[in-house]
Amino acid sequence: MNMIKDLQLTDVHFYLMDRIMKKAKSLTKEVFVREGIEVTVDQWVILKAVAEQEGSSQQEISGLTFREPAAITRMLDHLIRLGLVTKTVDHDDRRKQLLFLSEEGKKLYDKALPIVMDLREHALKRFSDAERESLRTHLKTMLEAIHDPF
Amino acid sequence: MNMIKDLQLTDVHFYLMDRIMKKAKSLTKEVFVREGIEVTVDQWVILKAVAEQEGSSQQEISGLTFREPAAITRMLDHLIRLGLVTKTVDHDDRRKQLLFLSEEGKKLYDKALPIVMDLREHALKRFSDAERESLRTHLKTMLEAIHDPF
DNA sequence: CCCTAATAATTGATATATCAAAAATTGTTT
DNA sequence: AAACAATTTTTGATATATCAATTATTAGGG
Repeated sequence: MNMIKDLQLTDVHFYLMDRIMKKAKSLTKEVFVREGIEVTVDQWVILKAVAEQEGSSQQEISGLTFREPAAITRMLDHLIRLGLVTKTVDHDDRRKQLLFLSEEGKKLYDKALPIVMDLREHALKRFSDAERESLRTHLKTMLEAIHDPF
Repeated sequence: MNMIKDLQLTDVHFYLMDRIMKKAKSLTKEVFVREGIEVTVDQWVILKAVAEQEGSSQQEISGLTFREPAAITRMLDHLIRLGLVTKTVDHDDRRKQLLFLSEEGKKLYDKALPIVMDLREHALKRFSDAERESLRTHLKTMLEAIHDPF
């Protein structure tokens, strides 16, 4: 007999994460505007992925950021139009497009990264190192469990 | 001196939550399709909020789900077109629109709720009750911290 | 009571998400 | 090498997100 309770919304883990992610996103956006960093938070995520692995294909960026290839194509359209990223056909496999930061992109990256790190720290400021690790472990466990067959 | 490390992506709490939320959403979508539940996950969230507080205004649903009023307006357009929700002008304040589930909406709710509860359980199946509570507490702490002035 | 404030919902512009189908380029197999 | 299969990216259709501006209604102060 399977008796699972329907919790109050505010006690559902997914609901709490949803709120945390939404607030993190809006706060980041706010700080970016204040600091004159002219990309959306989503664009920042792609830019950071490209920065961490320059020369990646779009598929690799897709895997790194958990966004669909189709979404990557369109976000890159924007980033390229903004002059932050460049795209070059891979000569070893001309189906692939290799991605690099432009000089502008590097400048923006260097400016935004410390701010993003401060924001992470802000969200975790009430946690000891042990608690951070414990939370991380729990999240990883949950991530694995949710990938199991349902 | 403020020395914060730039973590590996896979160790960033936000990144883990992002993955969990994306996977939860796609799994829910998959199960909804399999079970013949013909709403998107986002529509489900709104439907559930209406179900929990029938007679709410759109603003109340907005507050409950952390979505912009503008987003609520559009999602309700869909839900009404699908015949799952009804909207009535509040006679005490004709600016307001009060929301109710239709009969169809109630049927869908009753069908989907146990599935959603099973999915929650699936994600937490490796956790003891104490661990669930600990994770919940940590998430709530993080949510409070992130709301502090930055 | 009238005029202005505030509030509730909507709409328009833009950005992002999914899925499915197409296009371009390999690779594999006979 | 030709044909078919697989891979990479793009594009189209649809759903959702934000913000700013607009509309409709109510509330408050002279």
